[in-house]
Amino acid sequence: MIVAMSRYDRSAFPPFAVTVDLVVLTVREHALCALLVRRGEPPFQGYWALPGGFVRPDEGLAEAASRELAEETGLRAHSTPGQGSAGAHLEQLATYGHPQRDPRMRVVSVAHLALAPDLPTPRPGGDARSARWALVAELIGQGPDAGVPLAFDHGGILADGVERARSKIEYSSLATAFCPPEFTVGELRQVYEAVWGVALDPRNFHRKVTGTPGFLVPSGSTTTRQGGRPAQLFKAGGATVLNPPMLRPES
Amino acid sequence: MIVAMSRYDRSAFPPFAVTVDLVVLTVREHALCALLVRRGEPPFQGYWALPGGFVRPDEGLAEAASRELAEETGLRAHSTPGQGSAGAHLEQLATYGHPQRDPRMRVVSVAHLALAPDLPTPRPGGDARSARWALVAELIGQGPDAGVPLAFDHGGILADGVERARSKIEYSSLATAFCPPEFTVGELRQVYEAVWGVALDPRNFHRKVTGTPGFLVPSGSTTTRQGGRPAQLFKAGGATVLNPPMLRPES
DNA sequence: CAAATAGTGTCTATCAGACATTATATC
DNA sequence: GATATAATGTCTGATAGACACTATTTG
Repeated sequence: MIVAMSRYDRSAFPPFAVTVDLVVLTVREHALCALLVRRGEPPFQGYWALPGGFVRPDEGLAEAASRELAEETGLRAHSTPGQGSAGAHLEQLATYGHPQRDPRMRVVSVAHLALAPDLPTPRPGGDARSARWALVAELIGQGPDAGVPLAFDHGGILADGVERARSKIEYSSLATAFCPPEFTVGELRQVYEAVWGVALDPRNFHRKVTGTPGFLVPSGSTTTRQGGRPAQLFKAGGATVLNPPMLRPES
Repeated sequence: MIVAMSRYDRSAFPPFAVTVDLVVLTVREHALCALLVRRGEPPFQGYWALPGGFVRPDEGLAEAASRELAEETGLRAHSTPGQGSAGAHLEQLATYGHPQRDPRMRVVSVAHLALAPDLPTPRPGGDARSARWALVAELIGQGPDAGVPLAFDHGGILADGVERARSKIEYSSLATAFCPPEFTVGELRQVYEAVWGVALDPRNFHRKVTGTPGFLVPSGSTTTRQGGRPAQLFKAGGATVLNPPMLRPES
């Protein structure tokens, strides 16, 4: 307990390093993708890893995550789903602190989940390291080729982040965080289909999503960028929790 | 990023202290209660606080939380809802790391949520400090008397834990963690009513809860400890997610 | 024209909520 | 008997899912 601090010499504690790691998800070409960076140094040299870094002495956890996200992607983070023009949703995911998760020292990592619209270019960060969008389906043990494992415990962190995203778009309007500021119902449906990995009935989806109060707000204009009949454009409404929720099939 | 470590001298980082804090909830006399301990030293001397303590150099986060829970309550923790005879459900809640949340030094606290059945005695832990079960309704800003604020940022942590519990019993079988190993449908209903702070229809609740597959398993015996007609006793079933979920009224 | 997507309508099985009724204990 | 709680049944409105149909674009 904290009150027992006097029993310990403060400096007797070996220092814990505290980092933030980011699970950055986006939807590219009908598939859920995660941002990975390649490690240039040991340990796990040459492995792909989640972007992340140390928390600085004077910054909070969300602040550190937001800074890392901007360094890696150029995105500005916001915690409310809505019309950030080039913004991404950012929320804390979970904290990982197994004593041996980093062979160098005791590192406690506060993982965060970021949801972003498709980015024009997966530009590498300030460093000259390489970065890429990886297919989530190939990283999680879904496909036949489970792919190369990630560095540290990042594979498990990624899995937790994907599961969080999959469940949270059910009962919140978070799926709009994957969309550009204005989007069609069809584009929003493709987000759900990519994240859940299922096919949804376009007609029932349209009825459901336009009937949920506060989810979508018509922008007034239309587009034919998907082909076919012109589709109405929407912006994210103010609602954060969906009532009734979107239901994942066969759950 | 972690790969940038070589840019920093490891010892140049001021040490982060890492603690676990516990939101321990139970239902006593039809009311949701939280375990609090009184601080005997500055800062916040005399304030009530959440139980917690430092993470030791060789233990993981869940391990530290489990150890603290045992020290404070004597309960053994398990992460799966079910028939632990004197066990409590324990899960990670969130991590709090505002730079000034502890005036002494930089402390990052990994908060955990514990759900326990009503304990025979709210015995103080190994220390001689005083501990008590406090009414959640008086701690959260629900009643007219919002009560004395808690130490540090523990008021916010408690609120987050309560909200997690309230939402999680909707779609999981976690409410059984508040019950003894064998319980009646009426006792389980009182758990929902206490956590949500609403009245539920006993007949619809009975139909709903007994119709959800895997939620409850009849133990074969009955009891009259609630008075009236003998009630069937149940144990928690193997299901962890409820389908369909229990719905909180007017949500 | 065909083909694609957008949007609306209809039908049905299921379910949540309201509420009546019967069963079995204690006082 | 009165009263409490347990357990089952009935009715109704809402809705998820299946699927027919129309609308409007491009090729």
